Amino acid sequence: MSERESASELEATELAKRLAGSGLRMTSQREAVFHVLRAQTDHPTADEVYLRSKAEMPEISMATVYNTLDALVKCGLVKQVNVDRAATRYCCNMNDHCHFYCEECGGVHDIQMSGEIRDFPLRMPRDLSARQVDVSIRGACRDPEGCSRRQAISKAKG
Amino acid sequence: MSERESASELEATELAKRLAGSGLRMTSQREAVFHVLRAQTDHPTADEVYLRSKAEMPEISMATVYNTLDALVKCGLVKQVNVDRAATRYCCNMNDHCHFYCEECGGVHDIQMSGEIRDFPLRMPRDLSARQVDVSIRGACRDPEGCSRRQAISKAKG
DNA sequence: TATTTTAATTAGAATCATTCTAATTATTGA
DNA sequence: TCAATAATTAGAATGATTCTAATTAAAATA
Repeated sequence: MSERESASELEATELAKRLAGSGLRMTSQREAVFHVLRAQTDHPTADEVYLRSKAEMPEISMATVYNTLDALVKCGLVKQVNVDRAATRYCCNMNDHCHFYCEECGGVHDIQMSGEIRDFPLRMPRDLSARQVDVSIRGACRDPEGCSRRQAISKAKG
Repeated sequence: MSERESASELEATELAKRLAGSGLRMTSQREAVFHVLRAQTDHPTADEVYLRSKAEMPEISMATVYNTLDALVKCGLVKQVNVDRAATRYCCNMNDHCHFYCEECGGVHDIQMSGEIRDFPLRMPRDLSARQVDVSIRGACRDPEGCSRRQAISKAKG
């Protein structure tokens, strides 16, 4: 083994540390799910995460995917992205950013903010205290037909 | 009948106009649902709207409540508010505002903005065009126990 | 190391919000 | 009034998520 850790070793070490910080254990299932989320930044649904994780680990169950996603959210490695009435999506970009939902192609994309969301002038009543502010944008690609971001809407289940 | 219309007559007239504008008909069910939404600004779920509408109109069905809520959204009289994984909530305050979700009491409250949301500095890619920007805030009441905004979480179905 | 405790995983059932379906009723327009 | 269209209804179907009970794995302790 070389002196330097590989990217996935770093990833696993970081994951184990974060899980421990929330009193949670490191497991191979959690590593697989986290790896799936890091591999593609397309904000997959729980079901998509399940299908992709099965490729790495065929015995993994849907219940474990949900448990793991909750665990990752709990220890601050993943954010939930809620779009309308559709299935919750998951994002592992923890930088300050917001989400764009394309009503034509169904994709969810990260949008950078050039200011701090905290600076937006809100009239907060004194008896409420904010923990988190989310900005979500809905719209469309300029060329929905030829959209490179288009999501495969229907996927065969395995 | 007096020369001036009552508040509910105005409401019904306005509703009929808006529905017509989207090619939809005015019906007594739609009036009842709209009235329910106007009566309390607590962002009820579809199920809560159903229960309250039944008080005015016992034969109304859940399917009609959903259809009507969709119709009201379509003609711009009502907004959907999505909070986490929970049931969609409905809001008939169409002024520019955002939503505060209290993680302790479960309530959703309107927050005024003192600036235009459009002015928030976002780095929008050229191939995406925004139709709507939503800001949602999560947090807690300063006094969750004695919170006057607390939602009745569990309600008996009738 | 063996034992005990605790946490995580699993398959599948259950739940809940929402949508769909097919039959019926109401409304509009000719 | 009649035909065409839209809305309503009850209930079934769907889809995402959560729960349950049994099993397995990991950590803590003896």
